[in-house]
Amino acid sequence: MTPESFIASKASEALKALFNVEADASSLQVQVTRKEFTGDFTLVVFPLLKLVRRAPEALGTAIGDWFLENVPEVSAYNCMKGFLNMSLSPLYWSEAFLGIVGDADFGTLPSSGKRVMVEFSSPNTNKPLHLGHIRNNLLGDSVSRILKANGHDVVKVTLVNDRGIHICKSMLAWQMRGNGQTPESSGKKGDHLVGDFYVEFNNILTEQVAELVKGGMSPDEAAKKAPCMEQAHEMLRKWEAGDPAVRELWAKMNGWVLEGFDETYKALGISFDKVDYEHDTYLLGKELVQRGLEMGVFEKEADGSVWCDLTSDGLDRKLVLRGDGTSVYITQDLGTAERRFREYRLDRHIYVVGNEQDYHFKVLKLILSKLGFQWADEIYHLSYGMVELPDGKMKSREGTVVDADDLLERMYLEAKATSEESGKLVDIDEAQKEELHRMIGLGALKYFILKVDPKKTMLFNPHESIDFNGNTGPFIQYTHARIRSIMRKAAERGLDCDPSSLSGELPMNAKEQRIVKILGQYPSVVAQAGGELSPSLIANYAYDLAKEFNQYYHDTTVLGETDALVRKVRLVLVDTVSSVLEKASGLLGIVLPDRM
RNA sequence: GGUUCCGUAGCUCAGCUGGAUAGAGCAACAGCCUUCUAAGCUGUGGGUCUUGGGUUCGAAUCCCAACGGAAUCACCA
Repeated sequence: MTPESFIASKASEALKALFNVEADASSLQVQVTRKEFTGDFTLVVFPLLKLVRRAPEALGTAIGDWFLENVPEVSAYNCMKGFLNMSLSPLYWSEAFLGIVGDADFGTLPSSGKRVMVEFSSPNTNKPLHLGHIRNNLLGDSVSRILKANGHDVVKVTLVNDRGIHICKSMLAWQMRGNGQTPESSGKKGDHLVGDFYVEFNNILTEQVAELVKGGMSPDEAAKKAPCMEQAHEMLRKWEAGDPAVRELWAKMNGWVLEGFDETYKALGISFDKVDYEHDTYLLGKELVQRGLEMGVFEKEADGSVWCDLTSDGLDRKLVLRGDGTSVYITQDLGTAERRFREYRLDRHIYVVGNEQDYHFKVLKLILSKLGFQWADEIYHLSYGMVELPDGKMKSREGTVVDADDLLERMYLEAKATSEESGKLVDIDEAQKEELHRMIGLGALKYFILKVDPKKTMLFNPHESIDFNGNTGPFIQYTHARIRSIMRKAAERGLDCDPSSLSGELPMNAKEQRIVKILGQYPSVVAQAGGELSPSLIANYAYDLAKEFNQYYHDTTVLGETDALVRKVRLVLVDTVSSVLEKASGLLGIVLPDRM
């Protein structure tokens, strides 16, 4: 039970005893007392004035007196205006602290028995990953970790978009101008090599269009009639027909890209439990279209195309099958969702996809529920905002993208420079240093992305965003490294920091109680983050805790403290802070080094 | 035009189901390393929470409208 709900339930008892008024504990407002007032938790008495006709101050005082008499955990109170600030006793904080220390699973909920699938990343195999994908990957990964901490059985899945006209474009350009280049021969990472030919295709297209326009054709028509466009469509038809030569080229180039992606995923510290490929799933959903027609949910036009009329729900008419019988994007999404819910017996399915697809997912859910699937309501689109650059949106065709691999490398180099400047870490070898610098660079990037509310558009300034001071991942990593350093020294000196012998009221000052209070909030932060699917709550919590610790650390002696019990309590507290920092950072996928 | 989302310090962002004098970081300025890591700590300056109404004891938060920005409304994925 949180202290807030404890006080609320006691306050409910107080109202009953004092005024014979029934007030449900959950309806009472208890909050953490603001820093500038004395007290730990505050009962807001304004809402009670309707139930008990008294002046706010008088009512607060009456309740406060009742607490002093009947609730031993409350040691003092003061009432300002309509705010009843209560201080909890040292014994209460001691017990709360030992409860946290003794709980190895602190902040992890027991199994819910629910299975949740999280789909994220879902890249196209025609170009390398960029900053937008990074936000997607980090969100999906972190949300999966948070759901796991909330006791759910989580299945991380990605759907690789490995077929379609965009894939054919890079294949065609490679055939035309590739001269047989491979990742090995060119020294390029596979995804970058293929991405270069995707860009090259657009160059070819631009040239051919210019040629046609010169010949008197309108630009719009030229864009459609350009030979390379027709060749690309021809290639797609051959692919669908299973043409061996096209399939072979496709398999080869996709292999290059996927190898490149694996490297990037590894560098990001991200993995999947299951990988779906679009070439396996793109035909799914056609049976559902048939079923929908029989149910009268869909209607067939004269040309054979099939539509779902959503106008009565305030949306448009939506195509679900083309006139030639081939499927569109939503067709396979319908089929994939149906298959996943059936095969995995999912309780919930979360799609981490950018907000440009809000409409698509609204339609998807609506059609599924029209098809009679109960679970349609359990589909949740975790919609996140775009990442913008100072000069506007990222556009892959114009080359104004922040490449994921480049960015990771820059973060690493920056961390290395900062680290070397600080002049610490002279005693460890180069390989360990490199690992550490990657850890810090990655921590900075992950924190920077995840601290922002997912639904908001965020701005990334390549020159200013790489920061290791202040509200950043490295600040949290640094705080942890400091604590590990203290604990190492304590061990060297043979100081006692075994919590198991502690009990009863411990010597803790106000700042230490404050830290315990913050530690105690961790489980509810995890629960809330799980409910809202928002890693930013965790990130900001971890920062607050680290900040609080640094302030405490600044004017407190731990190792040099002469009173053995006080020193031991401090050591245990400090150690506990680092373990909660580790848990919280773990939910963000941020690794905390022992030294830096 | 319809729908959805966003608008908080010069900049990047917090601000939980309405609560006390709206918070951090960056940037600027002034201090603090012989003692457990200065990637830190302390202090100063910086705000009509886009605007206007409404709801009530009380609004950055909820409702309506306006303005500004973004996304989307494809036989693309």
